[in-house]
Amino acid sequence: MPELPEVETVRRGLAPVLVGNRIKKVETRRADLRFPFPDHFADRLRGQEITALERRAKYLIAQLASGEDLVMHLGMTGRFTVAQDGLRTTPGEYAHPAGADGTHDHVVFHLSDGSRVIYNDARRFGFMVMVAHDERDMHPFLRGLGVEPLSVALSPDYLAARARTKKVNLKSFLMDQRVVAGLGNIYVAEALYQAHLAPDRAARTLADRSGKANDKADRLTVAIKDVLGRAIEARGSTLRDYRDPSGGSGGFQAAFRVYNREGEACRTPGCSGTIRRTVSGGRANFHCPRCQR
DNA sequence: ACTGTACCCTGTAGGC
DNA sequence: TGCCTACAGGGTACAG
Repeated sequence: MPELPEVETVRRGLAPVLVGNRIKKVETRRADLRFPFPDHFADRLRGQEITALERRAKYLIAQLASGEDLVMHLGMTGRFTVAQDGLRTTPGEYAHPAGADGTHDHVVFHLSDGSRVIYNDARRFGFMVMVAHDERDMHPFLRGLGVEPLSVALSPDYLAARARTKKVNLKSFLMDQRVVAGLGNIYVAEALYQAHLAPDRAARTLADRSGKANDKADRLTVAIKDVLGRAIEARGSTLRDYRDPSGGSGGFQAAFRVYNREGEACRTPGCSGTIRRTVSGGRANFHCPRCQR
């Protein structure tokens, strides 16, 4: 479910609740998510003040006063809700109804101000690990990650350099977290559309013969940053239109140009194409065969 | 070293 | 209504 814009929205929603607060108690309601919880998970969290809440790629990272970091990934269906005075709200506001009654609530963080932060994850593809802050960048889950797409590190030259020797298509290239960290199926589709590039084009065509970035790399860089920026502004995308008791949902799905629009008309001015759905690597691609080349 | 496929798990939507 | 299948925003572990 959550790609970079959704995780960033969750971070912004949770930060005011967590940062400066102290963890009074942690309940784990099963032994594992995707992986077993870290050894002595609850003990290592109990009593800790949360000093910062960061995002790296699709990971949420809570810094603790103990010097450890709690690193969390939401997988496909993970989401956090905040319970205060009996009311549950979803920071990020892209929740869907399943689990609203408490099924699949796997972790409950009890905070010293009386609020609770609840992790719910129907498919349990999410996971939580702990690592010393100083060693965070060497952790197996984090060390191989590529550049943050909204940072200056994502540039046409970077894309061309990484793509130059690759045999994969552009879609797979951009989905690879070791190249660009945080893109997923939705935003790759939207960025490729905005850059007028076909998902099945060879990734290496972002570089010219001498290996330098070309105009395609330029367009793609701009498109990625623009799509992600607008999606964060819209508080991410909600595919199942649910509103939690206190908030709205993400709004970027209204701005989709290709994702989930199979058979519909292309929205590029002057283009008479129809959005097509194809499959590669077991995942759906959406693109306009007419204006994406 | 790369690339493609199977798999992890549950809920939902659509065809019959 | 029920049953069955396909599919879903994530990533990993293999085999080739």
